[in-house]
Amino acid sequence: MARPSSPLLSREKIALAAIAMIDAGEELKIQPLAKKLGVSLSSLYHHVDGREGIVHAMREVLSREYAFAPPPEGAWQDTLRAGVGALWRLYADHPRVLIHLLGVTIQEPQTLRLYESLVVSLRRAGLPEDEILTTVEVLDAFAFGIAIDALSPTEIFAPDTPDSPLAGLIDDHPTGTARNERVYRTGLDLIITGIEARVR
Amino acid sequence: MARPSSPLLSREKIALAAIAMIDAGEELKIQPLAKKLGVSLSSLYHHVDGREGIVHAMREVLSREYAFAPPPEGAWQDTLRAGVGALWRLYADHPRVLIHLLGVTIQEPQTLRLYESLVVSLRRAGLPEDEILTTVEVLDAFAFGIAIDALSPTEIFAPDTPDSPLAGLIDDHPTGTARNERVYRTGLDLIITGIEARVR
DNA sequence: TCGGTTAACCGAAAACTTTTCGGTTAACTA
DNA sequence: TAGTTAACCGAAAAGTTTTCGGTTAACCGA
Repeated sequence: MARPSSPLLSREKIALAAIAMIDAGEELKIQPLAKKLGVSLSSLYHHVDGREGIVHAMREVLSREYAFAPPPEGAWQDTLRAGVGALWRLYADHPRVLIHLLGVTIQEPQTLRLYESLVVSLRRAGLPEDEILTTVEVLDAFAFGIAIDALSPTEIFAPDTPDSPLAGLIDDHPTGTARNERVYRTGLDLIITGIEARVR
Repeated sequence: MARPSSPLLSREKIALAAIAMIDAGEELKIQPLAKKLGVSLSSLYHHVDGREGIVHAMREVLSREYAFAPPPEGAWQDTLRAGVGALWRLYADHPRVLIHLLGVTIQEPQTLRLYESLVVSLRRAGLPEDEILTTVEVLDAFAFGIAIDALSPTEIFAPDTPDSPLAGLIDDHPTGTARNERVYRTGLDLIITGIEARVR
């Protein structure tokens, strides 16, 4: 095939296919990616700069997809929850992709707006100026950690003795998404309570 | 060279070299790893089962290296801090290695002991039984998230406008290890405060 | 509208990695 | 002490990514 009347590929199509591939737990490999897109593998190189370029494209797509709309005014706890929640959704929906994106400076305007809304909430809460950014990072790392936690196998703990303090607790502990959501909510509640105590 | 009088390699030597390599920010590649160990690359295959095997070896080495000695009795806050701290040290010392180890069930006895000590601390704190395991996972995800956060570039936020709420805060914010330690301590304090409020 | 340039595709070759295999010699063991 | 196993090597094989030359359609300026 020569040049088609309308392009078969685009940065975005490639990124979406790559994200789907990684979300499905597969490795990011160019050959299968091309196959899934129904093109020859060398065609990909006309749109993205190799593997590395695909990672950049994924970041672009995700930061656009998870643009944050700050909520109407309300208690600082509620706007904080909304902001952290948006972050967590992004992280939790694509934890495997996230791992490819580590160590990259945040400069997408949409994402910056999100962090700024956290700053505003914490300032309204009355947190001292020199603790605000650190607390934002706590919330970010927390959301990130919980999302990665979702990659854990169903059996996180495999106690070696039946009388382990862990053994009894595991039985009526939820698993999968339910467990993950619960850990998220519990943790966020603890942190917000901590902040409330701090500003009191 | 034929078989040497005393072996040049061992699982542990290979794992340590691999950990050093990954900690240094390089990719885990067999050829350079063999070179660093001063052997031919095919020799590695006599000790570990390929790349995958090297990952297993790294996990063995790390779980041995970070064995946890529970502290003498004290306030639950102190034993909790000790436990989470041990976890965080492991994570924070080798965040890049950790990424290779994701999604693996914890079954090393040393590591299980650590989680059990967290359970004991929280039970002593008076936390309801059905919240203990979730809270352990909150603490674990938090420590993990902060450690991964250490991989962020020095410039985490690159605000696009000078009047961004982030701009002013960034100037007197620490960077590198200092920043990471501070985020860890701040976050742990918030969570512990949250737990104290919960059990009150 | 015509001609030159660029864009999008393909197949095949090149480059790079990991893994396997056959061969050599030392250490271990019965 | 003879047979088997272990540890090494070089080279070939297998698997992936990247580049390159060729073909044709779309785009754009005169």
